[in-house]
Amino acid sequence: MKRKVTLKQIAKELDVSISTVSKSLRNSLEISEDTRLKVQAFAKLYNYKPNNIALSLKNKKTKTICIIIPEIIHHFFATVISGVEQVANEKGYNVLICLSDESFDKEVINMEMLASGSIDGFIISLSKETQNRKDFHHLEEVINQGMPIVMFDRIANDILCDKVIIDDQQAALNATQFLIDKEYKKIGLLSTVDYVSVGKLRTEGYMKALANNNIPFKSNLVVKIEDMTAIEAEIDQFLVREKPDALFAVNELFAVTALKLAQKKGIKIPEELSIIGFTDGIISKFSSPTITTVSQNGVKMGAVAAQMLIERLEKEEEEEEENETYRTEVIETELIERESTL
Amino acid sequence: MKRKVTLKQIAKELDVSISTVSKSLRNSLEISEDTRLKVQAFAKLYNYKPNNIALSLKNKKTKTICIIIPEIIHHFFATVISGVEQVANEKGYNVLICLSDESFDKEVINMEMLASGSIDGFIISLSKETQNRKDFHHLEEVINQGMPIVMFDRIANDILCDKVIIDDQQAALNATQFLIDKEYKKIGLLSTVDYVSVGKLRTEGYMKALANNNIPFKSNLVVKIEDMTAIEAEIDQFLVREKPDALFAVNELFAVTALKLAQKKGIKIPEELSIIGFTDGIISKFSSPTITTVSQNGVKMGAVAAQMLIERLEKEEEEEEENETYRTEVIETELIERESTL
DNA sequence: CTGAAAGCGCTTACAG
DNA sequence: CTGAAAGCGCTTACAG
Repeated sequence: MKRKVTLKQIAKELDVSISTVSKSLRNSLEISEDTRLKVQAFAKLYNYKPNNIALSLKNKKTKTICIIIPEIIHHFFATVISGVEQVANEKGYNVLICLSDESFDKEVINMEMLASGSIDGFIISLSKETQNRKDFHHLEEVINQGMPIVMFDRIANDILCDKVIIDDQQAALNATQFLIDKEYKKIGLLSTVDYVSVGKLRTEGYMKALANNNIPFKSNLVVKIEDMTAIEAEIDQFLVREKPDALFAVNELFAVTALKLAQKKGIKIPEELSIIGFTDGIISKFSSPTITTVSQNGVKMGAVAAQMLIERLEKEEEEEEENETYRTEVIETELIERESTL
Repeated sequence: MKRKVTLKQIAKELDVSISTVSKSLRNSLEISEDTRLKVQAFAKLYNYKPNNIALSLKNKKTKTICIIIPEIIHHFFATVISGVEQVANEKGYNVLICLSDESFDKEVINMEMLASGSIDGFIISLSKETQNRKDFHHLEEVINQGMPIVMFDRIANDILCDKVIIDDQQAALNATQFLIDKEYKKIGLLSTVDYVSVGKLRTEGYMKALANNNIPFKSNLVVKIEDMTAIEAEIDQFLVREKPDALFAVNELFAVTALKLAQKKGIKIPEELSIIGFTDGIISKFSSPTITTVSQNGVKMGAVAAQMLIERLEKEEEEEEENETYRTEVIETELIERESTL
């Protein structure tokens, strides 16, 4: 079992100094062509690859970025990762993916662990628990330490850093307006509890759309689901109690759950109940009927986030400027009409 | 903007040597309690965290493992990642996730990049292209270099390393037998091209089930789909041409596609056509009707793979034994009955 | 043209 | 009890 070969070994074999080997391999003109070629041939033969860890220590950068997401099961986050990967790989960066599992503690542990030299910067979407506690000290620490962060989707407004979001409120407003235009009278909202930033914004969009059309807001038409295990029960009761003729759900899981429960009751979709979801995921595409949805364009979000992070990373090198200005990019959304609406 | 504090800085501030600081922080008994506490207090104040990169260089290990998957959109791979994450985090390892995008080149580049010191070991499921070319030199190189690899799901038999698989053939046999027991006469198979190892094995299981029951195998009842963009067209033609009364699909995408195309033609499911898929993903759970499927237990596969890798990593330290023996773990599957079969 | 030395941040065997 | 030195694998300014 041959171990990894190092500069030192090559130097010894060839009876030259480590410096000479290093320079030869980097094609330095300082070294005579003769030695250079000899070293290069030898290195190739032994399949020499510089040790990344040593390089990182030397250069003070790792060419690795980390994306922290709440969970991987949501198709949306998978698409964001794709976007990040594409851009990062193109620019020669590795991508480390961490799951916070919606847990504040796991988020903190992961960040602290990696902030200690392993990576150059973070892309993160906050866990529910973090949004609930509003405790962002781990983010602040990392930023103070000089490591850039880009937040996406589930962000914290108060933290100064680059951000990539969609206009959640506007998107929800548009979806709701779409239903209003179809003259539905009882438009229900399936949302999350308010501490999830995007849930809150989407709820606001829904309310704004109603207000714009002088439709009185009725709180009994809104379900705020906290406990994921109780989704079915809550939505089921809601359907029975309110008999809505249209529904706007803030994610695709809620949308499809409502769809299936309604079908079970013999409610025809979209004839008797129209449904719009959020997130253009695999569920919306493959349910029967397919679900009309607000597309979040996760790939683009990821790509833009990676772009912003890497730009900042590479800029830092040149000018260590103190007047940091942060940008917030808003990615456009679109309503994809499918079979669950008329 | 305070930069990361190092041992050197602490040593200077406190006017002691770097060694003393290092030992104090590691609670060495060599150091007087007095100095120890002083150093520790100071380190805490300045929020000192040892630099992981330096530690890695010193220790020759990174406490990071990498999982390479063909793509992240398939729910199955997402579940495997969850399993890996859980076990790895528990044991103090970071997980790096790389996407090969089903491309041989990306797989090679990713591996070479990371094999150079960034990580301690790999968990990998091969890209289609790699399986097609049967070129595994990158895997062999990494293994020769002394870095352990665990392969899962899409494996290469000839490569000597630990493996985690399901019994694809048996699982397919069971699923087919299930349909035979229901006395279906024209059981179709939706499979991939043969170079995808799991596709081939599942096809063999299907054939074996037929043989076991003395049912003649008819090649026109089998569709081998290569081009993902032509899925719909191929399945559509097949349904029209063969009018099967039952279908076994080797993944959930094929299953749901068949289901939707059949519905469009007014074929009732499961009354006129029963469908069984493979992979207990989100699609099978949320389609209407929900799809009966072979569950692959991705979380377990990931957990076992991580377990095997870390075990080997930690064993290596103790005994540098040469008589390597590799294990292949077979994870059990089960048939989850849902609405798409009677 | 070549090489010795310093340095990235850490640990640890060894001397005192 | 404390610290100087060597070393992990590399790069590069500097001497020769």
